[in-house]
Amino acid sequence: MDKWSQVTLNDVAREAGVSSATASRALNGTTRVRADLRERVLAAAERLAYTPNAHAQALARASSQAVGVICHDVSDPYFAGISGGVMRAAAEHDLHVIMGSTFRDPARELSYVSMMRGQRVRAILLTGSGFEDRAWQGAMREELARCAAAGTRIAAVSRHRGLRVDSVLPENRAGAAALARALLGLGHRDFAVLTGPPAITTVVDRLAGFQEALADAGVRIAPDQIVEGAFSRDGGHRAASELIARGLRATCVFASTDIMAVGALAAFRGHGLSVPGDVSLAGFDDIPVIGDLTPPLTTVALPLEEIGRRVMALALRPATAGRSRVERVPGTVVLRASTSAPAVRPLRERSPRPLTETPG
Amino acid sequence: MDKWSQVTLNDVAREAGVSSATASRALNGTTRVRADLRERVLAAAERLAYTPNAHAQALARASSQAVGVICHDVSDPYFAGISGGVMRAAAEHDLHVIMGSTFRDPARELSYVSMMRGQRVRAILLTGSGFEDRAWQGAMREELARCAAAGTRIAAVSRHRGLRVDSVLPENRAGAAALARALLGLGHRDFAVLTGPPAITTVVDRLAGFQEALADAGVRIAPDQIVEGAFSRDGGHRAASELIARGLRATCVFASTDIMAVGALAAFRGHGLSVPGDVSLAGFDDIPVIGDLTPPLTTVALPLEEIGRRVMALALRPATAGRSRVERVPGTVVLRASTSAPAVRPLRERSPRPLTETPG
DNA sequence: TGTTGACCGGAAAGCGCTGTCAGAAAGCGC
DNA sequence: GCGCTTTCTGACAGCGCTTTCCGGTCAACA
Repeated sequence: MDKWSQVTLNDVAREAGVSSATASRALNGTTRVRADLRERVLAAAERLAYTPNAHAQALARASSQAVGVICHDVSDPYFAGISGGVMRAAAEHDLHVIMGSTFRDPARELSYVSMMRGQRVRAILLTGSGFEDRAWQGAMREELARCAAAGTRIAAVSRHRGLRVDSVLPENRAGAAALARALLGLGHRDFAVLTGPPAITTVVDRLAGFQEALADAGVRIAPDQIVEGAFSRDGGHRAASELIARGLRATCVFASTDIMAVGALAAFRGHGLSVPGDVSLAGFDDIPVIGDLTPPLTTVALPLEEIGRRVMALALRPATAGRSRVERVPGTVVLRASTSAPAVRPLRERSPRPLTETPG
Repeated sequence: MDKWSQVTLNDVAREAGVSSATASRALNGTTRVRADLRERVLAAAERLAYTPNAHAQALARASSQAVGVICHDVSDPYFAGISGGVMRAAAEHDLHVIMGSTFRDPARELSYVSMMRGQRVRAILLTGSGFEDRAWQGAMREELARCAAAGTRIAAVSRHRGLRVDSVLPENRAGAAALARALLGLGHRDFAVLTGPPAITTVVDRLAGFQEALADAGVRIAPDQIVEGAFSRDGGHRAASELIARGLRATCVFASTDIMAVGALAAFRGHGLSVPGDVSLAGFDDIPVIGDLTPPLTTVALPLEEIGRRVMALALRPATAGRSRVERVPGTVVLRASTSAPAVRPLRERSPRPLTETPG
């Protein structure tokens, strides 16, 4: 009974007294069908509440109406923002999306791609960052080559080293650099960074951009002031606590992600440090709520929904031979109250080395 | 070239020197296959990077490995939380999910269901609230009946009036009531509520529960102190501003959603009102970050990820004849610093009617 | 050695749809 | 009314896979 209870095109055709071919044509409008027959078919379909079997259609047409979207974590606000754009774009193009959440497991990302290839999706959107892992990149490259051979488009958000895919590239490096310059401009010379998992390209880029801009100003971050943590509120909390445990000597802390910054803010508070009084704090992404914290967080704003929309647009554009297309999306430094000129009085925890700037 | 470049089961069979039937059996392990043949098939599949065409499989098996998930807004933290649980559960069961975001358009919800029926998904998860609209409910009921006839399971989060679906039911009413009692306990007698769109069952339930508990204590909310707004940060901001414009006479404001509460907090601040000094503020859901605001928001905590996991479990359990299954998920009142005893001095904006409680 | 049964592999029939192809019907000019 | 073109329609062959069904092999047993 399971398989027989579905209304098929044949049922509609019989009900309308035409062949299934005609019914198909009437429903899809691929060829002209005599008006009265079309009416009969449409009426029959309506009466029987016919819904075409998408699998049969996909099989016969050798293509589907689906796109695959792979992200690192659906419940992360960063992806939630991107997904919003992706879903809106999908709806506009009458596509349905198959969603995969890898929870930052590269192996799972790979298996999702192959699963989606099995689904013969029109396109696969890689909305997570790439992974800095040679072996993985190799495997992924093979997998994507198979997709390309099958005509499945690939588009990505973020840098995917060695993958040569069309992508929407948030300017993580430049954004972090701009942020660094803004913070230097506030008078800071002693920085700490809370980074994410080092295998993720976005993390690498943000850290690199930040350090480069500092280096240009002759400022270096002490290795022990760079702490690694998970991309989560609690990851940020732990990283900040670790930083404090190591001895916070910075006047300004950059968390590579807003969510981490939220955790860091809580940790600083918990340790009796005021932000920005004792230490300035900045994040990256400009996820919602971040501007409603006290103090509102300085960050680098990324137009998440637009990124989602654009990566979909990229995926829908036909493949070009040769070079892959790259659309850069700049980040905007948003200075809010969580950053200010460095405190005059050195922190207890900060080692008493001379401040080089004139205090604010 | 588009359609020919995919490796098919036949290719694998030929490569392995067996029939496609044997190849299928070897790959799926449905029947015993001589060990050496199975090896050859597996090796061939590996060599050719064979991925079965999911559409052909679904067609032949008359069932797919997909479940459909329909939510109101993917980028809303509430759904992001639920989706997290859903995606994890899906991964555990080797299912892939087709995601639909209705952006709170009932018509779109309907069309997603029918689309997913076309996809012959195993189950459809309705993770958004129901709509209080007779016509819509009728249409939805028909649609769901068709799903049931086709063996597609349906499971929902929240109340869906007149739909009789298995569901995970956050106790919105009881939770809001418990919150109300807690606030009464703090000494409040004058309340205001920022509600969401009145067509949404969750909104109705939260408001009803809140009002009931107040009524039990002989407290009534003045009609002009109930303001409707969109389910978003800005919706909350606007609603709170409107409330202030009308003349805020309450000592305590309940926003039916945490995100709205965030906006409300900002609005109060913007108007020079301190929370909880001038007015206490509470939300509902306990979305992330909410506890990291200043002050941390009082709310009713819902185990979002668990809700997601459970609705999936419900969807995977075979249908029972007769009554629909309902799993209630209690909300936990989390009192944080955004609520306190009412201020002694009456607000400028508050009309000077006598406070009935002893302050403090 | 003949017979029975267990076990396995291959041929083939679909699953529900689309698209080709050939033929029927209809329209047209003469 | 005839032959021609132009539309339309139905039969049918797949799409790639699963799953019966059937026949062949081989071990076991009489």
